[in-house]
Amino acid sequence: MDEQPRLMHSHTGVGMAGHPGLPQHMQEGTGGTDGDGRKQDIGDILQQIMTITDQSLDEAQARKHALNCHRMKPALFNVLCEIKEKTVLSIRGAQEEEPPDPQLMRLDNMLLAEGVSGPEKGGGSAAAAAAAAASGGAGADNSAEHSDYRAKLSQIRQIYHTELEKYEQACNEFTTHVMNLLREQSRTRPISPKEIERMVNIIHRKFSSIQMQLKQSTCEAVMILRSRFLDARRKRRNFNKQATEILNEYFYSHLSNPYPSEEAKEELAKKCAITVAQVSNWFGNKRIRYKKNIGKFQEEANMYAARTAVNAANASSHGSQANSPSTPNSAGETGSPCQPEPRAKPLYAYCPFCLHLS
DNA sequence: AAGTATGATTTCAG
DNA sequence: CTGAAATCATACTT
Repeated sequence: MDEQPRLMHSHTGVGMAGHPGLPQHMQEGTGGTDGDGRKQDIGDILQQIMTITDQSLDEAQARKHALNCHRMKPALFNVLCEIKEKTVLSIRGAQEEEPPDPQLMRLDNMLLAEGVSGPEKGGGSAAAAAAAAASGGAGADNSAEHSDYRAKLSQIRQIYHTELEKYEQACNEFTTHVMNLLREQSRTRPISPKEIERMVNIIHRKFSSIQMQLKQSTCEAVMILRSRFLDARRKRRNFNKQATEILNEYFYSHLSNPYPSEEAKEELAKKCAITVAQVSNWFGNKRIRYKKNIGKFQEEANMYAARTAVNAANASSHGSQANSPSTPNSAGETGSPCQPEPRAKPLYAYCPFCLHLS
């Protein structure tokens, strides 16, 4: 590694000394040794190589041709090969073996999971289904939004793919260009296939870092889209009046133990056309909010109590037993609150009706 | 527009 | 895992 500068320096040094005028070995062939003349020659060629980029294209082309035909060219080429051999050997130690970038893998996985980078359609079905399940099973009304979501997603996918293709094409073009350039140059200076390969690798890495940015921003876009369309909170709909009434009826008729069993939840869910999870949410919210401000709910409580009382009366007079879903250990506390009924999990230490009604 | 209601999510404890 | 409590984000009301 530290050899190269020295070599270059000495060459340029010789070149500088020998540059002015035409090949001097022609003129002073008798004076100096033959080695001197050869040095002159090599220096001359090197100098020409060094300055070739400063010249106009035509001039450079002509000069290049002249160089290639120069009688000393093979010798120079050999020398360069030797130097190369040394330096390449020293470089070889620092070869890359490219561990797969975890960040890139993460992005790839996500794009695949979201159906952006995977196979055409249906790729996102898993994610879509999960989202549908998460946002509540009553899917009749969100199908429109879903198609909207899918349209936007496929738009993103299309942009992603065209961009990706563009990058790929640019990368290939650039790679072949560089390879041609190197092959062309390999006539003048020694370039091993391995070096070309390495150069190609470098180019690919550069381009893949650009691709990574593309993937990153695509991921961001998908996330935004997701949160905009699929986040249930963003498209919250109140349950319909009937569902709320059913839930409230159950809640207030089981006020001392408003914890519907799994079966009761399922039944309620079916009746209200919502998911069991939504029933659980509703009861969770209801319990905490009721407890927080019982006074505020008093009117509602009275109303439902009266209603269920009427219902019960009707039911008994008709001899029918079709009632609201039952809970194992808390049935029939509707009419008379304050019954000291043993409860599995007493939430309220007192009966709200007794404390707040009168 | 501001305030309230409400369904969903998050965090935490048992 | 379930439920309490806090919080978020939207829907609805005034």
